[in-house]
Amino acid sequence: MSQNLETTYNPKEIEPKLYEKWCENKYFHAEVDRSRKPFTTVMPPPNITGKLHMGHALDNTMQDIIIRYKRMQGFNTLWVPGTDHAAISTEVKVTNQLKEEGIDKKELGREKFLERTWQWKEEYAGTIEGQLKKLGVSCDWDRERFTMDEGCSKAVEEVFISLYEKGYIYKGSRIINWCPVCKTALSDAEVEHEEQDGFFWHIKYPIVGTDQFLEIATTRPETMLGDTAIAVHPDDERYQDIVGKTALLPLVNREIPIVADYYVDKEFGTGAVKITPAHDPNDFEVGKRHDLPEINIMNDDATINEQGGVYAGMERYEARKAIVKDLEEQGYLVKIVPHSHNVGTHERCKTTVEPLIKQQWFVKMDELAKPAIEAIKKGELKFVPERFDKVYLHWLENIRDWCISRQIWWGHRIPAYYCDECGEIVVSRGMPEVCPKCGCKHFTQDEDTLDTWFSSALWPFSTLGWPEHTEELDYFYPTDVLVTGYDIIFFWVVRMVFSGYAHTGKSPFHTVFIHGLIRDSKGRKMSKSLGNGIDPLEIIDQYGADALRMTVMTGNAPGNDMRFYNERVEASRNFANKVWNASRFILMNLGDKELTEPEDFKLRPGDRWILSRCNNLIKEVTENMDKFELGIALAKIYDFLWDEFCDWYIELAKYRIYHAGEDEKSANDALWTLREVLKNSLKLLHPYMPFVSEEIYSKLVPEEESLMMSAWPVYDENRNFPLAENIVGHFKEIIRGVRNVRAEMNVPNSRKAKVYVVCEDQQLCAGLAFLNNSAVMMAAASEFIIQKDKTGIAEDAVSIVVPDAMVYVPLEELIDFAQEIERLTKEEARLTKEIARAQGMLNNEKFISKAPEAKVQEERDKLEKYRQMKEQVRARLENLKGKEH
RNA sequence: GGGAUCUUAGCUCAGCUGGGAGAGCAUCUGCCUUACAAGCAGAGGGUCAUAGGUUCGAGCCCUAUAGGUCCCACCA
Repeated sequence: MSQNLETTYNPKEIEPKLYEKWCENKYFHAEVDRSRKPFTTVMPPPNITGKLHMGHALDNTMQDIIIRYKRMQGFNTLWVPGTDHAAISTEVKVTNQLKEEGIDKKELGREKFLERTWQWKEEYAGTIEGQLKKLGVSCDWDRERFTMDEGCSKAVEEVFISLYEKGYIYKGSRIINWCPVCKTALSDAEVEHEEQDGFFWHIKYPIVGTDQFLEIATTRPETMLGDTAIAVHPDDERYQDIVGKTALLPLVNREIPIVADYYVDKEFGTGAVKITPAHDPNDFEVGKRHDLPEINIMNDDATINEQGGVYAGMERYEARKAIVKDLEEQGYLVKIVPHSHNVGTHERCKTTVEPLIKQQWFVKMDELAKPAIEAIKKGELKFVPERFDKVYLHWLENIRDWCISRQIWWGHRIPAYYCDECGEIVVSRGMPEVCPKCGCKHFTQDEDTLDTWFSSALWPFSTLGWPEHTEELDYFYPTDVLVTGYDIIFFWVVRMVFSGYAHTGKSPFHTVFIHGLIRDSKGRKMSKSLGNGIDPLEIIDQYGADALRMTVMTGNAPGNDMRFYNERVEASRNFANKVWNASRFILMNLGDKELTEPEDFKLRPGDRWILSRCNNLIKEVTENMDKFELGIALAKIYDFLWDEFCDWYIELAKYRIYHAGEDEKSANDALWTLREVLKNSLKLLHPYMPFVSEEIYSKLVPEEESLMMSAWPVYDENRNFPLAENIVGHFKEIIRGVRNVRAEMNVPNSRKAKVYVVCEDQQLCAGLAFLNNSAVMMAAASEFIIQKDKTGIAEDAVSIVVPDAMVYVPLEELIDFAQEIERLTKEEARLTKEIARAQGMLNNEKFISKAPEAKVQEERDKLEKYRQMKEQVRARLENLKGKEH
């Protein structure tokens, strides 16, 4: 069977088969089990608006790595998957789809529209699930949820009612962000500010009762139709005498007061500001302070309404042009100055947001935010990396009330009902029976739906059954880690935390593991409009899921963005193939052999060395993973498998395997060690590359059910072999030295040469002797001879200096003395430098007295080593120089 | 305006609590050595942005400067 493995790893055949097996065996499924410790995470639910992108691949790979790691450590792991209804985004998509079919949303009606959107949801949730499965994620599909399913909707209703009853939800008429395209209110978080080039229009307003004018500057002249005052700074000397007077609003001919307010900046513009309370958040505040009327001049689609007189019906920018033109014609326009300023846009559709006064529902935030702020300070919640604490805190400390009502259909309908008779608001579970105020029995439900983040805020507990007191909630909640991108800390993380405290009394998780964005090869954000997005499925199709997973985890520090390009995926794919082939070698040689476990002290230094290295790797990787240093852990696994295991240990083991006839026991020990180390390496690799590791493991350890359900390896004191590490360390130096000179001298591999190692250290000699036969193969030698002195070594042999030994390679032809002297002279110079460095440190009294003793000793040892090496080089040089002619 | 972050090899990036600069890709030289050419063996390549400071010792800590990126913010 093992002989049948392909020479190149073929993920396409293997991945789907394995995923199916995992699912069939319910490995991903978690049940409440009080005898085990739970480890829980909830998946940030992808929006049902479309397919998954690279960001999802990263996000879910990270979660899967953590979950698989914890599962192998014996935790009862639950990873809850699901999707988000993505209210506005989805509504826009479906609306557009309908439009293409020539259907108008309004004509279709609410009910039919929702039907259609549910169809959309079914389709896309299925697509997303399929994509996640291809990635290999080990989430519990039996517990898959949707933010608008029955349970989540129940949670939303409960939360709304509960917050309303406690006075944290209120309905009020306030200035809000309005998207004229989506025709809905937005929260502050949904508004993106972008710098735009615009103009400052300087306009003069006549002061009533004088022949003077007051000059103001505005970036939005069209809003003057709604001006109800002009404000100046109370201490501004220029305007002292006109405060209290009125100005005549040009074009409109409305008399408006001139008020004094500290909001105005004397230094900016003309120091006089037109006040439009209905269309600017600051002006709104000024208006409240001075009891100014609020004149709304716009319709929901940002056209001018009947308040705008002759401009009524015009679109806002059209009206701006017309107004500027009229102002100019009538002599009110003073000048136009280019000016760049920040404009709020709707993050979903990029439309410029219009501040409008509307009746909306709000969540009162100040009280709710407090425990979420405390959470960080008390250590109940931490961010990885820590720097995101600040981002989180800053937002919460400056939080404003959250506008939660949306004028769209797709979403959770607000459970507020209005009495048809008296208009009384009743918030209740389902339609109320009788109006508490007038006794009337007819009600109409609020037309609005809730912000999509209102339901996602409850995700960690609504998915576990809240508000019911389920076993799951009791056992799995609070969850442990939340993995997400820094771009949704405000939208989501903040709201989950305060919701967790408000409704369950606890933080919904103790750790938030933040990652960055995946950018294209040029560092640009992947986006639809740029068309630079890379489809994770195409990458999986081409290179395999393991390669994709490894790519997004390699060389990436937590919270940092990364660039994605195919060369990186190729490197990952190559690694999978490397592991595959190393395993193939081992499996081929294992055949059907029955191996016996060697007693450790009988293992050769090579075996003990790799076991020791692997043992150390287990320790380090485990520590790194516990600290969420996933990229570092992966790099260590990669280096170990490729550089130490494949390039050195397998090569070391070959002789003993190929010559099993000479020493059966040695071959057994080598094979056993190969199998043992590979086994543990596969375990460490599994969270990152679940498919290739599982596939190999199933062949390597067929008696076990599955790698993913096997136990994570544990560091073992008894597998620490410093002496073996020391011996193999020397061995590597020797082999590298020989290869190096051979390469430099262009000696072809086919030309074998003797290698003499002259070494006085008994222990080292004895250790190296075990590696003799391997050395012959690895250094293209004809013989590998270890001896105490130079007896029998040709004078013209090439010499190589290594720590504690001298290596000689006699080549048949005469060596070029000049070249050899040059090489050794260079070596001498290098050693001289090293000695100077160590000497310098040791001559420094402060170093001796202040540096840790171990460090000082380390330098002493180095100095000794280099001195000894240099001595050998010099002796050799002397010798050569004498023979040169 | 406030804050975060980055500046390390030709490119893309690692570098954990300060103790001799790393990887992948690219380049150059040899190799079809019976696990792997998606490979093997070698080699070249860096004033760690700049200037100070702390320290026995700084890529890492502190301060300032320059440039890049991002987030937040109500200067009309």
